[in-house]
Amino acid sequence: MEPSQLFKGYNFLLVPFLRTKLASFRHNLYTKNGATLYPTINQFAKQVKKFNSELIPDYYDSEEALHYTTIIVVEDEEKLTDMTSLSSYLKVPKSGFPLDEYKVLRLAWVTDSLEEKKLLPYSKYLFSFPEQKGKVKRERESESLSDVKEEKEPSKKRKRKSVDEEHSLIFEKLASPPKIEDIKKKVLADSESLRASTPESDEEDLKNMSNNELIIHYFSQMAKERKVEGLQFKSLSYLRAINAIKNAPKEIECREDALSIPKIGKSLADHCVEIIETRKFGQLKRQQESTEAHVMKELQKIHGVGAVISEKWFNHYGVRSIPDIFEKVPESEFTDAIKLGLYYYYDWNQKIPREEVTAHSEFVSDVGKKIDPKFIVQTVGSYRRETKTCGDVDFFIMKEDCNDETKLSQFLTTLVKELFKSGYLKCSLFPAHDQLLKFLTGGQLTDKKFCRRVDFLAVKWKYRAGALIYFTGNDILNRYMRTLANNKGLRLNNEGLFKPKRRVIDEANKMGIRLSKMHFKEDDWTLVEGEDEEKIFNLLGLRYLEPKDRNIGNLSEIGGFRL
DNA sequence: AGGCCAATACTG
DNA sequence: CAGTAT
DNA sequence: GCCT
Repeated sequence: MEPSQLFKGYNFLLVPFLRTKLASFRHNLYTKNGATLYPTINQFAKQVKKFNSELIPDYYDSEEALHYTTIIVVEDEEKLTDMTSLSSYLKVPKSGFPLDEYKVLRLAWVTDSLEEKKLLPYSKYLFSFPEQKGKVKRERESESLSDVKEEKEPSKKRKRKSVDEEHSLIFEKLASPPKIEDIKKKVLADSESLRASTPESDEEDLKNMSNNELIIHYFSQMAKERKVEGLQFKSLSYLRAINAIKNAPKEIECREDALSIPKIGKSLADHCVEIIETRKFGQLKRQQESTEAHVMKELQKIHGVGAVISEKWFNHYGVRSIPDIFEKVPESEFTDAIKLGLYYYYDWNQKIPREEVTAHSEFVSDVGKKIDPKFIVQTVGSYRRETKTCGDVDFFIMKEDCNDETKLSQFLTTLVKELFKSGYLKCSLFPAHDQLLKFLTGGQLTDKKFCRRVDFLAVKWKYRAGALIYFTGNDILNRYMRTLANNKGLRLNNEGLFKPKRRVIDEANKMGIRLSKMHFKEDDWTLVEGEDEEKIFNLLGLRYLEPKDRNIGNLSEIGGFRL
């Protein structure tokens, strides 16, 4: 195995420190992968004192770093019966040593990590002393040296949860949703105010609209209706028609005019005629007035509830309002995300004033600076597009020249932890993982009324532009740019712009399929550009768009380019 | 008949 | 895998 | 719902 430096910066306290041939072989392997081994506390402490700075990654304060990267590895589990035996193997000095502040892991953590070529979460490998009372006997109790190699139950189910216990405690708290009773109470209290502030359109100036304007007006509403129904491609057709009408040379006066416009077929042409002649759109009105559409729209405002679930709740359980949910839908239908979506139903459906997002940014980036000023915390999303209000707050985390996922993830982990401790973070929409690069949460400033949706994303330096484009949006621009890339035989994703390698082109040809249909495998594609937004735009044949110019409503607003 | 305004992550 | 999210 |  080549030295991966997987354990760089890690200190292993080995108990007992075996000196068999096999053990020496393993020790050698660990060292080659960057770990530093210690048989006793004495040597460890001495070394720590001497090389303090080197042992500590720069993104942690010293104590934390030590606790995170120093682990006690149990080499022979049968020799360890209790804390006393552990201390004696490590020759804990009379002055004492806070052994319990370090994780005690089974040897399997090291071997599994090596095998998977990544640092696995500690949680699955925590060693516990055999309970004298035989009370909490864990299934994988006495695992001795001979069998560390085979069976990998944890590696199958691995990938969960994070690192050190304090963190997992925090994350556990963050991730556990409120109790149904509390959700219900808050929703019922909030539902009044939300209903009160439901704005509706002013039907009066419809008369002053030209034919085309009126058609666009109705079609865009219809697009929304179809989308709520889960008919995303019908919805798409309306949007495309709108785009085509905007580019049409003249007013639509009759059916033929309409049919002459691309993207308008028989059905939409009929709608046009109706709208021109009656100034109304019956199908839209019926749709909008149906309770089903109304209820489905309300339900889909719950984070975690989309077209399918809302339809089920409406038809199968007969839900007709938000409070209805608690009466009719069995609790088993609520995922943790939905519970949070319900709890924060009111909060999360409020627009966030730009000034408040600024305040969030300052708060979070201050906390980040205290952890390590070299990390950049940038606010992206609609805020970067300079919109007056935002739906959520998106934070981007990176560090100059840093492409090390572990470092990024450790920074993000610390950041999240601090933000939680400060009371800012209220919840998370999924549990934290070992490599925490993305985190979706709710955050609230102490002087503000609402909890907001807050997202964190840590990105490698070399992919920052690709990621930045993606998370700056808007979504329409993203999809447009990706289509553009596909049409050029390229591929745009959240890392950057890629071109296919020779053999992928050949393979696609052989199979007679389009390149864009080829499954994306890192090895098959070469990164063309991931660091410079402008270059990505230009490579796609677009002029660079300032973030504020990326609030496009449809494709026609991108100057001078058409598919 | 089947793609289209994408590509990818996470839950259950 | 389907559903929802980004 | 349009287009190929």
